[in-house]
Amino acid sequence: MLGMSSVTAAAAPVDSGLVRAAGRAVAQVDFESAVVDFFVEAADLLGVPKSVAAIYGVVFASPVPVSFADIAVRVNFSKGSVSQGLRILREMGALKEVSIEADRAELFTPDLELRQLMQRFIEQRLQRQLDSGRVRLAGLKKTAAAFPGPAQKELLQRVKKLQQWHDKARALLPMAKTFLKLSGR
Amino acid sequence: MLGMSSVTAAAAPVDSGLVRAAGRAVAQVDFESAVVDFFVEAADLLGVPKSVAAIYGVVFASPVPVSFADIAVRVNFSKGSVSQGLRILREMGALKEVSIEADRAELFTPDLELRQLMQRFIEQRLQRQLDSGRVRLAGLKKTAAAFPGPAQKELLQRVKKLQQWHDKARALLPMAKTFLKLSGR
DNA sequence: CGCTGACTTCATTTTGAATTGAACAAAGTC
DNA sequence: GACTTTGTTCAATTCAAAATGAAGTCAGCG
Repeated sequence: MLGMSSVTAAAAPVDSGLVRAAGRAVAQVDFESAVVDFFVEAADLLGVPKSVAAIYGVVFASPVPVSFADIAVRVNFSKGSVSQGLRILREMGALKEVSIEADRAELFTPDLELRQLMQRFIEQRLQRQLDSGRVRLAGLKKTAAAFPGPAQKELLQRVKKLQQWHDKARALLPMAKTFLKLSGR
Repeated sequence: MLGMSSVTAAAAPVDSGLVRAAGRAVAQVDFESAVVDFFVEAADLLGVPKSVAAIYGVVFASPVPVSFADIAVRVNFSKGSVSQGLRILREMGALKEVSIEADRAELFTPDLELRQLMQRFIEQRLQRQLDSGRVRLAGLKKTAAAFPGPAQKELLQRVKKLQQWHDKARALLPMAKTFLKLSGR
């Protein structure tokens, strides 16, 4: 329980103890661990709980579709967490469900159309934030304008600056979207 | 204590109860509240604790430099939190310290060179993340290559896709930096 | 229809990050 | 040099988000 800051220590192996081996080949477990670590590390930035990232990692790391039970065993989470995590991932469109005929259990495989995932991420997390910020900034400007005395000018100035940056960020998003679209696949 | 999700409810006033009035003009308190709310809402995305965002909000909203004590009163945090928050903000270069001669107390004012703040944000939070991810991905590829059987091909494929997106994101950062630099001020 | 297996839901618990506050500097003041 | 004022540090606490697990739902089976 060394308080390892995941940001400062660049690329130090995390091994959150998340991936349980269970009579599987070493190579497979190793690979899974590494993939899970990769996604878990990105979780915070992407705005998903680490457990969800771990589940996605397990699915992503398996060459064959995995079942609910597989996941629960491998990440060693409770059924409840797995269910919850899978719901989030389905809502994000991060998984494909593969119905194997002769079996009742649903199987999961990563949706490798990462482009959509990226797009959703941008729209949900960034666009939303910026839009809400825009409304707030408009309000801010009004409030500043109601400010008495000579300080008003300074405050309006500050708000304006904020707005300029906000606008820049907003202008950047469509560019990013376009850029990421290019040379797709 | 209505569990208001700050994400879903676009631009609903948050009023975290953070800003305490204290015989100040209504306009001033109103403005401060709005500014604090603005920064607090952005806190998560920017990767700072909300308390820190609130402190910055108070400093930003004040037309005159504010003291340590001012801040503590207005956000109603403990001295410890204010001290901690100010340290973070100083490290980020978000504040300027104004030493008023005849008084012992240090005063704070926002550093309005937001450009540097943005740049630091990009470098610290995004660049770091991406760099660490790059290292991890390289490892991943190796591990995948050690994978036995016909599944190897599929896994290498997946890792490659991941890498492509990662590279795109990395390519985007310098562009963003440049873009944000343009038409500065 | 009663059972079983495969999830889902949600009230409770856990955990880890944010926050407090009391003890500790440091820098004047008288 | 005792005292006050201003701020820092860090162990202990609080609190909200995440995780659990027991009870519930639903679909197929015999």
